[in-house]
Amino acid sequence: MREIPEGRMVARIVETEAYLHDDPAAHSYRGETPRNRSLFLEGGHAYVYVAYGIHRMLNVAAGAHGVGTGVLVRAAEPLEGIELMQARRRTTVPTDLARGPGRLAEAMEITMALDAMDLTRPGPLWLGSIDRPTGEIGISVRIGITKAADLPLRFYERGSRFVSGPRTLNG
DNA sequence: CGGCTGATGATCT
DNA sequence: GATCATCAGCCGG
Repeated sequence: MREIPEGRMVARIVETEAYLHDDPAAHSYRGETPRNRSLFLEGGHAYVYVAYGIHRMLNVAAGAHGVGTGVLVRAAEPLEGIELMQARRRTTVPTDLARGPGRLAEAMEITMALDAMDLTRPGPLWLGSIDRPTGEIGISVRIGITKAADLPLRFYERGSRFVSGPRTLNG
């Protein structure tokens, strides 16, 4: 759920990746720094960072305070406030709105101001639940990394057209 | 659909 | 100076 002055956006998460505390691919692997600080917060807090100088990535810290582990939110199915997402993404193609972490962040206006925010309570950005059945969950290796690239830590809803990645990974 | 490449900036070496 | 949890645009099949 995302609240901005212009209105409310709701999207259903359909793809995530886990980054573990002892995971060479995780930003927390070499210890806490100013950038990855919020990844070490209590589970449920946001970790937002800039990738490739352009895209913001939304993560949710997932461990106890002091443990650097979290979940990257990679894709979501737009449900409400779709016209707000279309305006931010400058396209009306449904699968181009939040399919991929950079697109998702742009569509829902995820800014660095949201870093370290508690997502378990209603606010500008938070995690709610939706009265809708969850599909079958597929598992694959993570996308776009070179370290620990063989671990099965990506999770997605099978059959959803809002999931990113090559089709061969989404069977 | 798959493959390639430039953009662009924070972070680390 | 290199790396990088990405994407848009362009090309060929």
